[in-house]
Amino acid sequence: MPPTSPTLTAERILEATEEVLRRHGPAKATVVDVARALGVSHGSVYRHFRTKAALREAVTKRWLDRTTDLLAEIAGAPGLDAETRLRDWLAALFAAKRRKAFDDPELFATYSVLTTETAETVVSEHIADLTGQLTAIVRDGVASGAFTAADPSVAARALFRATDRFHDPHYAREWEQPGVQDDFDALVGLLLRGLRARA
Amino acid sequence: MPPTSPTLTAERILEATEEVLRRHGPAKATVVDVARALGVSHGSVYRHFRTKAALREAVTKRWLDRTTDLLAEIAGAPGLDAETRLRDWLAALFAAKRRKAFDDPELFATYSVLTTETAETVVSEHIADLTGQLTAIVRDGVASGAFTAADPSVAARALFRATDRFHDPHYAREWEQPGVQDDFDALVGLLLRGLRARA
DNA sequence: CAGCTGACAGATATTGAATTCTGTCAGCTG
DNA sequence: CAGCTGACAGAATTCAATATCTGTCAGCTG
Repeated sequence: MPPTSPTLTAERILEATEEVLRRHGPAKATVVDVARALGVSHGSVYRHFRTKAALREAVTKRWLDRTTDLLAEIAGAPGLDAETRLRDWLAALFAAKRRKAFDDPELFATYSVLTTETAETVVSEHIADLTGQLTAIVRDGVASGAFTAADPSVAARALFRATDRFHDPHYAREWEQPGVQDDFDALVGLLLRGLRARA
Repeated sequence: MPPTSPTLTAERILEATEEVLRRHGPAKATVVDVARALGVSHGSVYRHFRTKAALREAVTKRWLDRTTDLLAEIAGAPGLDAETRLRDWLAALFAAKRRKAFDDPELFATYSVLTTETAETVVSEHIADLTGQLTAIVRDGVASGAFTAADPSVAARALFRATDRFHDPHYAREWEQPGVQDDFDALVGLLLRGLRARA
């Protein structure tokens, strides 16, 4: 049962934790389960993570960072005008969240729980990362004369807030309803109209 | 203890229910409590409301309608241009929710629970009412040449969605943080810019 | 006889005793 | 001696027995 043991590393613990969470769900996943999956005693897990909460936080961060990295590519895409990048970025964020929620509802529910329990540190950093990417796009747009915005970072926050419904897990159950894509397109259209510089 | 009994009416039951909910909270408020507060047997309550869920739904509707009525006055205010009414309306919605959340946190939490449990019927009607008011304002703006919008009702939905963060109870805990008013103003500014007709 | 009561069956919630889990640490092992 | 183990205390969770609540209805009352 216990798999081969090529030295116990934080990374291997995180992988095992993700697997245990997927199997048992957030309510029943225990540190002992994680240790068992790795073929070690649970004391060893505590050598790498001071508390169970810290372990869950690290796993959550990993998960959120995967989305951040994906979007960073779009934010920094070369040769595209700011408006296209902004549209693509917002669409990619929505698509990524929707895909996660649809493809593996159990795991998505698990991470929804994790993000509410770790709210303060990890999630707000994640949001800061994302609005940072948005700020870069808006700033480019202002520089190229495509957008008007007194303060790009303020505009970026406003964009992120305005689209909450399309990326906050709290609204996930609405993402499968018929008209969502139209609602999303209408909102993005309105926001871009507000951002565009006047002729 | 039992108060004077001037015939048992649905309205009196709703008042008593609200009081019981305020006292005991949503988890512990029972139909028997409501009956006791009215000095009747709980069987009598079931004469007016088929189930406990129906009673809670009716109380929730009452609560939501109070906000709807308040905003209807602004939506229909005579002699004000559409942009001012739209600004006022959105500000009034945010202010009303924030006031409720701040003045009586327990009751607000109670109704937050009620709205999630009765989600489908009552709440979606409430949202339909509100976006209906928004649609009327946008339509007026289009008619007067102040706004551009292919379909006012689509624009109204987008406006309502975009401002979710400032009226959905789910975000209530963020309404007391320092920068919220600025965030709100920035978002409304961006949305109005998007709505305004070009010169 | 319209409106109310209160006893009742089944569903739901509460309680506390027993189990399981978290986090520590003295000592084992390679 | 760095890294791991496993027994342990206190915290948290489960589970089953017990109590309370919901919804009904036959019959009482004004």
